[in-house]
Amino acid sequence: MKTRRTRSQDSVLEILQKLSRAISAQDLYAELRKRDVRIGLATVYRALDALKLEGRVQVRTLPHGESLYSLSHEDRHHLTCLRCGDSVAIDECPVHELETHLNQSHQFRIFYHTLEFFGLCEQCQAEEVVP
Amino acid sequence: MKTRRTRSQDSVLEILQKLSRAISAQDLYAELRKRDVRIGLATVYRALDALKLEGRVQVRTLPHGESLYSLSHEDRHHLTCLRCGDSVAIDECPVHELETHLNQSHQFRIFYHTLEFFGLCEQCQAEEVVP
DNA sequence: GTATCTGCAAAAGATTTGCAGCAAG
DNA sequence: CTTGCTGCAAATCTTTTGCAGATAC
Repeated sequence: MKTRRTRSQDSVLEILQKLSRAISAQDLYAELRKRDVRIGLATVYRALDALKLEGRVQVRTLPHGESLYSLSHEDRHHLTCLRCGDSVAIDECPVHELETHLNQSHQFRIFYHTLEFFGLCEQCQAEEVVP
Repeated sequence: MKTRRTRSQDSVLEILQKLSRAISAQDLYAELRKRDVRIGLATVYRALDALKLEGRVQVRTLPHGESLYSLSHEDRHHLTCLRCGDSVAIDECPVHELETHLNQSHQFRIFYHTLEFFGLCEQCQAEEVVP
């Protein structure tokens, strides 16, 4: 099964470029419909899968089971509170050197990585003591 | 709502300690039933949630939507192929220093982090050229 | 023409929730 | 007692699949 460049993939890419942030498949679907693109939800998933395999789109799956899609290297890393779910983006990333190393030592072609921190935010730490 | 130390949490912890690897909630449930522990799947999820909030258990969610649970700091990082799903564990981790730094700069109490790499394994790179 | 893509509806799977009964403090 | 835990079944939500028709090459 060869994979074709399709109109739906282009639509999906266009939205991701315009938004320039991570978004769920469902929201992406809503966004497309809002702009009068006639497309099915299943097709959004299929387009995202294809783009993922090409390394053009990256995915981060939340503990809740929902996945967020974004252009490769456009998503940031996060610090997420396990209690309230609040999430803060992080700028630092000490991983690139390791990524290069792994590319060679494992014969893998790495497209991207995810790095997420989990714990309790300041407020939830306080609530834990006096519930 | 105060949280109580429960028998089900103990059962869950015991299995995690015995197995000493990441496991899904469903498999954990099966494992418990196999050992004649009378417990419901929902209770397994509730126990895991509670332990997660205490920082004793960590979670890594797969792209597929399933979550794997393990004792904190017992899970490793991985290199996962986007095509075939094969996964290789990684030993290196350049993140601890950053974690300490974030603990201070963000007033977060960090329990653990996840770091996952995605791309194509050697075999799938080959198949991509000659499908 | 033939292989691939699409939309829709149905199916699958993981996790969560409602609720009545049980158990701990 | 009163509050929190448990099991079961039902509900929820995201993602996947089946299929007939449309489309690209």
